[in-house]
Amino acid sequence: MARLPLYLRALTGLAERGVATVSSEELAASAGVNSAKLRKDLSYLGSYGTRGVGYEVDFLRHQISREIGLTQDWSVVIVGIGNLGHALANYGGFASRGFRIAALVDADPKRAGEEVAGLQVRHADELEDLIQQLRISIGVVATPARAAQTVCDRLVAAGVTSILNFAPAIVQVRDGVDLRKVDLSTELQILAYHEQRKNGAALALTAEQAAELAEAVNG
Amino acid sequence: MARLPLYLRALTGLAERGVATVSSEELAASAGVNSAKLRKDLSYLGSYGTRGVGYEVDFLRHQISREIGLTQDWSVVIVGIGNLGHALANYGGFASRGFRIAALVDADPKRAGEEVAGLQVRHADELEDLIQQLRISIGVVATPARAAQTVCDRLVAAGVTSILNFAPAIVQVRDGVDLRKVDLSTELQILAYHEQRKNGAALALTAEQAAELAEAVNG
DNA sequence: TTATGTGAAGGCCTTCACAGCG
DNA sequence: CGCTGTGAAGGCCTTCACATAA
Repeated sequence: MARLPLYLRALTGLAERGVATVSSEELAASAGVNSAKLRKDLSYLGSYGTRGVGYEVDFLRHQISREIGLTQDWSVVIVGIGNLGHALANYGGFASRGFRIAALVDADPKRAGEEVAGLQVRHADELEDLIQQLRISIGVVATPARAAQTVCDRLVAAGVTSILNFAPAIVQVRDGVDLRKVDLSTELQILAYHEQRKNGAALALTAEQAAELAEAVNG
Repeated sequence: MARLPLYLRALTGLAERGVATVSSEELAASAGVNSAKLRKDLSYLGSYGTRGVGYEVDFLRHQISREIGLTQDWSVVIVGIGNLGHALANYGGFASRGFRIAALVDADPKRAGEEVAGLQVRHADELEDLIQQLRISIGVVATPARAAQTVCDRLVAAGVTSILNFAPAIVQVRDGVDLRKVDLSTELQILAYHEQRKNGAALALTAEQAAELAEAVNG
């Protein structure tokens, strides 16, 4: 269930503020969802609430963590150590949530040996060995679009069954492999679509106008 | 419609390979969706196909671009020039798709003046001025979680009505403002959830095991 | 009395299957 | 004859509303 991480984060926030008990109404509000939906979601995990009272924050947190599988560590390899790969490697939110960035890999031999986020960047040739030795189960693809399919194929062949793809490419994997996609320009395009319908494109610019404004402001 | 960018990308790929005409079946395959779904989606834009033949690639590409609003440029501000902000600023996929990164803003005075991706980083105090002067309509938030709500409030107050939030925080905005969220650790958690169910956690590690392996391989 | 857990209703999106057009 | 465009069926997810338990 894709909303569990959301609830978990809301619960963590409550726990940090010392809240011990929370109602479905309150928790739903801080997660930004409907309270009935939240109750139905939680009911699939079991009856962890108390009628007339609510949910115990710490207990529920633990149950959700266990359900998601965060009571174990997962080893992750990041493939492609460009700007985005750097950002991902340095992103603090992973380690604190049960994900261990175990290896960084790049196809550029000049990058191999470079240290990023306390790890040595390895050359792409070593990908299969690293996956096996470090028992990596999750691959993060931050390569250019043209390399994405090949990288995914190699990850799958080496035994990885979960991939998070940041490359702006449509990648096919065999059944049984989970592939999630994060596409930055798609997200912006969806925003632009709504934006256009909102204000009648009042804020849309021609390329020339935009360049002029940039010149004027940025010098 | 959230799938239009996907179709657009598939069509661009076909155009680059010199394909002039494509059937719903083929296009759906390269976009990774059902062909009936694709035809229904496209039918909302108008009757742009030819029965018995298919769709003209270039023509359809233009229609979708227009529908999304990519025939105009949109000015974007990135708030928070840490690792992720850097990566976003340098990401080539934006400019080529109608998005112009017009300003970079950071709360750290030491960062102000620094040049990133050919733009000077401005101090957060200037946010409102920049939005007005550059006619910015889209804000990208790449700040730490604790700053996200304040930044979004300021963006909205200054007239921004579309926000893409990368901060791992639940942010509330008033009606009429579009807020999309990209949450890296949520994505990994969803993968972990499926991973756990797939192989009976065979690849899950305790923190100790993971550390041992890392030691052995990375030295 | 209060707030959970859950049938039932409703709405949205996907998929089927084929009429109809080129 | 082939493939689009689309009514209709089906399934999934959300929301309502209340019986039920503390």
